Parts: sequence; C-alpha cells; structure tokens
Amino acid sequence: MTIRTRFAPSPTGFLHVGGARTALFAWLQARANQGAFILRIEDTDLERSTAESVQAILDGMAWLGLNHDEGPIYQTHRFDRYAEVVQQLLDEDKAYHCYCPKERLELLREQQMKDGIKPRYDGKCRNPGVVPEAILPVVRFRNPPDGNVVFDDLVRGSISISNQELDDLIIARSDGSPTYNFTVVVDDMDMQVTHVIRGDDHINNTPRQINIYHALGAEPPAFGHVPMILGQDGARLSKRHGAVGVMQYRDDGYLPQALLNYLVRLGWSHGDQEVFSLEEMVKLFDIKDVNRKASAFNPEKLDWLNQYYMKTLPATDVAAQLAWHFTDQGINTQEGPALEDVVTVQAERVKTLKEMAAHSRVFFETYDEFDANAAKKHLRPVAAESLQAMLNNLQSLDDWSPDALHDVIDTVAARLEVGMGKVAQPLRVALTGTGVSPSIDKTLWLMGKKRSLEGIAKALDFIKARIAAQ
RNA sequence: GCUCCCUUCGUCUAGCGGUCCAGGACGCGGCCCUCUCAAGGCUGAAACACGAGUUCGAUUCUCGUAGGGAGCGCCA
Repeated sequence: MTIRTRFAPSPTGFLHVGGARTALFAWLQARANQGAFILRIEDTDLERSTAESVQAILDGMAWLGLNHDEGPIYQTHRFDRYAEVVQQLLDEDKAYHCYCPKERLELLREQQMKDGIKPRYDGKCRNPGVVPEAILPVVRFRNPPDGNVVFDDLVRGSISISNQELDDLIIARSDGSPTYNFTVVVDDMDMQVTHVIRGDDHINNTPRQINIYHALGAEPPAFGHVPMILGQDGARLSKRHGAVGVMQYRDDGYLPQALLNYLVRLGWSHGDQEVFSLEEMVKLFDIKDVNRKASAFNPEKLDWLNQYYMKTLPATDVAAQLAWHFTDQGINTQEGPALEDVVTVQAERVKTLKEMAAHSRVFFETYDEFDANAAKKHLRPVAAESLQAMLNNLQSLDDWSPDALHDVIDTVAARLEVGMGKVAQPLRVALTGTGVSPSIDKTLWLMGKKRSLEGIAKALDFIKARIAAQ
C-alpha cells in the first residue's frame, strides 16, 4: 500500500514553527516511504480564513522545501461533496436533524458543568418528534451510545476512550456548511490518506472521527499525534503566544536547512545524532521514533545549527541566501568582494545571515569615522610607524591574496620587532574603523587593495592630527 | 468539573530489566590556541518528579500521588 500523508492547515495566519514541524513530520513520513504528500487547506471557517494566510502558508512551505505531490486542495471547493455525504448519513439514519436552540444548549452545558460531568449534547432530537417551524436545524452525527473506541497511535501507543464520553456532534451547521470533524474524515477518506499525522491537540477528536469512518463504511487511517512545541517559558507556542512565522526566521537570517534540522530534533531523534540534512532525515525518519513529550523551543540551539550550516554548506549556496539580506539592509554589493568569500570568512563569527550582512557592510561601504574608543586605544602615535610600513609594502603588492597579505604583515612585524598584535590592531581600526573584524589578513583581502590603502592613509592622517593637537 | 495525554541535566534528547554512581548536543564555567571578535581542542558543574509494588535486580514494567498539557463550540 502506498503511504499517503497530508498537512491540513487552516488559513487563519502564517505558518508558525509548530505547524511547520507537524508538516515536516508528515512530509518525512511520506518521503521516507516513497509515499505521497498532500497539502490541503482547511478553509471552511469563512469568517477567519484569508487569501493572505493561504499565500503565507504556501510561501512558508516553499521556503522550507516541503513540496507536495497533490494539492493544494481547498475544502471550500468541496462543499457539494460534503453535502452529499451528509445526505447519505441522513438517509441511512446515521445522522439526524437537531432543532435545539443554542440557548438550550448553553443552559445544558452550564448545568452539566455544575453537576461535575463532562458537558455534552443530551440527544434530545435523536428520536423524531415535532418539527419546530421557525428553527433551521443542524445535522448531528449519531454516535454509538456505548462501547469503547480504541486506536493504536503511531507515537503514543494504544489510546482508548468510552463512547459514553462522546456526544452526537454537529456535522453540518444550520446554514448547511459542514464542520471540521466531519470534513477531515470525508477528505482523508476521499484522498485515501493512510497516515494522519497532526498535533496532539487532536487526540480527543480522533475517537469521534473514527466513529464517522465506521458509519461511512471506511477503514480509518493510522493516526500519529505529535506533541506540541512550547515557548521558552514552557507555555504552549501558538499564533497568539510567542510563535513566529517561519518566514520571520528567513527575515532574521536563518537558513531553511538550520530551521528544518532544529525542528526535526525537537521530538524526534536518531541515537545521538544532531545534524541531519534533509536527505538524511528522509532516510532515517520513522514516526515511531517521535517523542511523546512536548518540547520547549530553544533559540540558542537554533543559532548553533544556523552557524553550523553557514560554515559547512557550500559557500555559494549560503551566499545566495545572504544576498537577500544585503538588499534588505540596503547594502549595494556590486563593488566589493565576492559574496562567497564573505561567507567563508564571516560564517564562523556570526549566528545569522542578517548579522553577517550587517558585519560585512564595511567591505562594501567606506565607514564615515573611526569608532572613538577603538581609535583612542589603537591609533596612537606609536602606531604610525607600522601603519606607514604596511602602506609602503602593500602599495607594491600585486598578489592580493590572504597568504601574501599574511606574509606582508609578518615581515613588517618582524622588521619592527613587535608582536602581531601591535601591527594588527591599528591596521584593523584603519581598515574598518572599529576594533573588531575577521583576522587581519582576511580583512585586508576582503577590503581590497584600493580601499585598504585609503583606510591606512586616513588612519595616518588621524594620528598626525592627534599629534598636532597635543 | 469531567475525559484523554505527558513527566531523564536549565533546554533538546539517548536509554527500550543488569552494559547507568545515566551517554550526547545546546547553553554555562575553566584551560589551551590567539592580531580583535569568533571558531576550534580539552575539561568541569548539571537530570531518572514522588510513593508503593513486580523482580534476584528498576531510569526502564504496573498502580497510585503530584505537577504539566490538551479537549469538552453551529473554530479548526
């Protein structure tokens, strides 16, 4: 049997990390078994669904690279089908019209809560009675009155609930529109979904959905309920609480590879392995290895993975993503070092691409003035000699490579009989205006000959002015 | 309130009755390296929620307790 999974978000906001991880697990379950992955948009809530949200979800999935084989299928396009199945259930007396006004239901709920029992519909309209004229009925599913629903959850094992806990849920509203628990079943059945992988907030819905499958004469799929993701404070992550959209991670400078790797390790493991490419995940993933416990989102570990991928992915791939951030920060990279070279030297000193772009601005734009503290500390009169020596030696250097540049610095330091630091720090300030940059040879290299010489000259002027002012 | 689910270092996790005075990773501390910042290497502190069973032996099995989460909608 071909494995078929689906991701079925409702378009009421962006794709957040919790949803993204659920999608990833469903996607992996399909890919790991040469199955099919279906994307379905559950937009039956006309009030809250928006086209922008649909687009945001599509964008998020595309950025992560979680491609689907079928869909996106919109539930709003399937209303005829749902109506047909509702009618079928009605005809077979597996569903019935309910005329109970909302007010009565309210009261019932309150009373039941007060009596310490689980609130549920009391079945007043189960048996046909007088049909009130002024009320548009809803359709309720006739849930089995007794027995247990038992299913073997792929991640949690056996779960059992008594039918007496379940009530006759509404499957069609008074305006005829179908409701969630019903449409999922019809869709998963029609789309021949074999493995339903979703958040564990759906565990309680599963038994009633299983009953609907049975009423429809269909075999229920296998269910795998993955745990929630918690915020750093341990509270559930949701659109309203701390969850940011996956596209926000793009904007913040994270690589999709890093986010995917981080997400997959939240709740899933393969021994002690921490780093997984998407290919490896596909090869090693098994829904049975997913944890039962909710896990807290830990930004530091994401940072670590992000840096890891910036360091280890081909520099050209990283550079392609980095370009977006330069543009985003208004940095023109036409004149200056190749972006791959920037990646190569900066990857080990920043956590995100956003930082990388910000810290690399100096390689593309001349700084305005020296950082006061750095200049005060390093652009002292004593530095003039080494800066002048560097200027002289650099002017005649044709091979502007890190190795050659390194030799020049060594030579100057040796001749002046000073340590590397005495030469490097003033030079660093001269080149970048600050006391912090990549190793000095790499900084020179990225800066390029012309701007390096300009910077040194500027620093020498600064020192002269300083001496004159004394 | 009722029902279902969950419980190993701060965090993510390994563990599937003896191999565990519990292993890895992030983070944190120390040392080394060092031209700044990093990166890297070595190293340290840090956990089986609690209580009963079962067993020769429980982190691992069972049951309670406590704590946490979810659901109980004409939302999905």
